[in-house]
Amino acid sequence: MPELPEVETVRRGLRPFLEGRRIAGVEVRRPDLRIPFPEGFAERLAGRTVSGLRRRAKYLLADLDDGQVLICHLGMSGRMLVARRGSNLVPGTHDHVVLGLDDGTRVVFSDHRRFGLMTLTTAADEHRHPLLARLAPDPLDAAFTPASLRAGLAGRRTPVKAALLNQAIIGGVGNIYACEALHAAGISPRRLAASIGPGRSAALACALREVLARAIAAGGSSLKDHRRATGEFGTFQHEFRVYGRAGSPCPAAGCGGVIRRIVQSGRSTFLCGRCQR
DNA sequence: ACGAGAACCTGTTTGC
DNA sequence: TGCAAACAGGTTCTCG
Repeated sequence: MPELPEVETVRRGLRPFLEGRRIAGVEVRRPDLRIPFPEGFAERLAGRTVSGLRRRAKYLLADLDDGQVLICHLGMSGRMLVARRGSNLVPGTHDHVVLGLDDGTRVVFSDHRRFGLMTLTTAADEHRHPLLARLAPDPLDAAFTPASLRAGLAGRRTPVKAALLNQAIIGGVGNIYACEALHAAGISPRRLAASIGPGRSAALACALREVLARAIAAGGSSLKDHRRATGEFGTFQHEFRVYGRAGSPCPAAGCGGVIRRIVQSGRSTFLCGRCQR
């Protein structure tokens, strides 16, 4: 499901329910997701208080009062749902982890494709954890600049679209927002990353920040699975200019081109061959 | 070392 | 209508 805006929407929705709450009980309903749950996972969470909920790229990180950090990734289809005290929750086949909080609220991690994960690290080890160590700053991070973007793309003999999906170059960008940002910046997704000069890099950095910020403001995009923690849908899918719009006229002012779908590294790319160079 | 493609898993949509 | 293939928001492993 989720790219940066959807994960940020989940974080904002979950934060009021989780922060300051003690985890009273943990139900883990299968041995693994994308990776196995760590040894003693439920026991290590039980009794801990959540002191904060952060996001790094597409990862949700819950800081616990004993210095542990709960790492969550939603994969393609992961969701976090909140069941208020007293609600009649019967976990379904795809509800893998249920966190019972001290006020009776339950937070359910549900993921039918199981590309998501939950694991634990500590605040001291977070920067060298294998899942997090090589994550680049995301476009909303102060460390992300046109120069840092250009440095990340420099020397890469791969299409810029593929480079944007590489989390070691830029954090948080996925297939939808890569397509949307490249269109907004007027850059062909097929252009080699190494050929992005200072001008295009500045336009692309700006487009990435802008499209992600607007998507967050809209509560993310709801295609199939994504919902806010409290159940509402995000609305940014109505603002896509190229994603999923093959055959439609290019929405760029005065362009007159038609949106096409191509496949790059096995994934759909949507572009206008006329205004994206 | 880097990049393309396959693999992971389930559900839904598309096409014959 | 029915079945099979294609496709889906991500990441990681293998192979060339």
